[in-house]
Amino acid sequence: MLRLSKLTDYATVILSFMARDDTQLHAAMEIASVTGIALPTVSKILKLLVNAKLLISTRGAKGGYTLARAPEKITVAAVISALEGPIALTECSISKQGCEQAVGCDIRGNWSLINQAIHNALESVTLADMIRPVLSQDSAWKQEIFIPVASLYR
Amino acid sequence: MLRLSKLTDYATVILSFMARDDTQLHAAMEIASVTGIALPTVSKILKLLVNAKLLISTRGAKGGYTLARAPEKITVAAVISALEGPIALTECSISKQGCEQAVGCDIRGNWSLINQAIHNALESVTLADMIRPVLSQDSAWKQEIFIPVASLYR
DNA sequence: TTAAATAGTACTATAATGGTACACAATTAT
DNA sequence: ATAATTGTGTACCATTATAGTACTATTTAA
Repeated sequence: MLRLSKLTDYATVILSFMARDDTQLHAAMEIASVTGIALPTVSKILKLLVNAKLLISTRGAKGGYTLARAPEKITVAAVISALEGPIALTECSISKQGCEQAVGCDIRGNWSLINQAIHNALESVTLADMIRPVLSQDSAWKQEIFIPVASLYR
Repeated sequence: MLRLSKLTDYATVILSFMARDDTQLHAAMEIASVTGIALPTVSKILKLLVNAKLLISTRGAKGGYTLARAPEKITVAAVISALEGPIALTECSISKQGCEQAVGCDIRGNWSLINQAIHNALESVTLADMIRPVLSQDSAWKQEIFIPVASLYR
C-alpha cells in the first residue's frame, strides 16, 4: 500500500493547523484538543518536528511551538523525513549493505531513480499548498512540475 | 521511510529475472534457487502475482510461470498493487471512513493529488525499464514525463 | 498411476508501530 | 523564592503487520 505511518499523517494535520492559525505560540495541549489527537502522541510528534528543525519550541509557562519558517518553505518531503527518516522505497537505496541477491541487483540503480522521482514530487509540495482549498479548476497559472522519471529513458 | 515491503522488493527481483530470461516457463523452485529467496516465500509471491494477472501459471509436471504480458506492459505500479493493495499514502485516500479529525480534513483533497502524482510516477515505469542497464548519460531521447503535482497550483 | 509441479490454507515468530507513563528541566507569574 | 506551567527525554507495553514455514489438495505429463 506504500503506507505512510499514522504519526506522519498526524504531523501533517498538526502542521497545517499551525500554518492556518496565526497565533504565534501553540501549546501541545491546545493542539491536542483541537486536533483530537492524544496529548502524549502530540508531544512525541512535536518533539520530532523540533529535532528536524521544522518547529521551534519555547519552554516554560506561556511556552509552546511555532513554525520554524514560512509554510511555503516547509515541504512534505521534509515532514516525512522528520518522522520516518530518509525517503526510500527499498532498503538498498539507503544502506549499501545487504544487497546480496544473486540476480536482481542490477535493478537497484533504477529503483533509486524512482525514489528520486518520488522524492521530487514530495519536495515540490509545501505546507502552504496543503492548506489551500482543494483544486479550483481555474487553471490560469496551472503549471506542470517536471519529474525526470524520464531518466529511465523510454 | 515510505517503506515498500520486502515481498514487493522480492517480487521485482523475481519479475525482472523472468523478464530477462526468455525461457518461457519458470518453476518456482528454479526461481528460488536463482534469486536466493526461500522457496515458500517465492511461492507466496508468485501466487499473488498470478492473482493480480501479472503472471500465468501452468500446473502439473513441467508446469511453471510465465509473464502474462510483455515486460513493457507491466508497470511498477501494478506490481506494488499486486503485493500491497491500492497505492495510497494515507488511510483516508482509500476508505472514505475514519477521516474524523476535527481540523485537518481539508488537507485530504491535496493528499490525494500527491497520491495521484506518485501513482503516475510508478505507472510510468515498466519491467522493461527496470532491467535496462542503469542510466547511460546519452540523452538523445531522454524525455521528461509530466506529473501534474502542479494541480497543487504553485 | 506416479511424479512433478502449482494452489490454498493455516500457523508462528519476529519486528514495527502506536500509544502511554513518568521523572526532569526551563521559564514565567505571583 | 516558590509554585504553576510547559516542553524534554527515556523507558515501557500492547497491538498489529510482516515474513517466513508447513502441510495438504489439485492438476497434468509421462
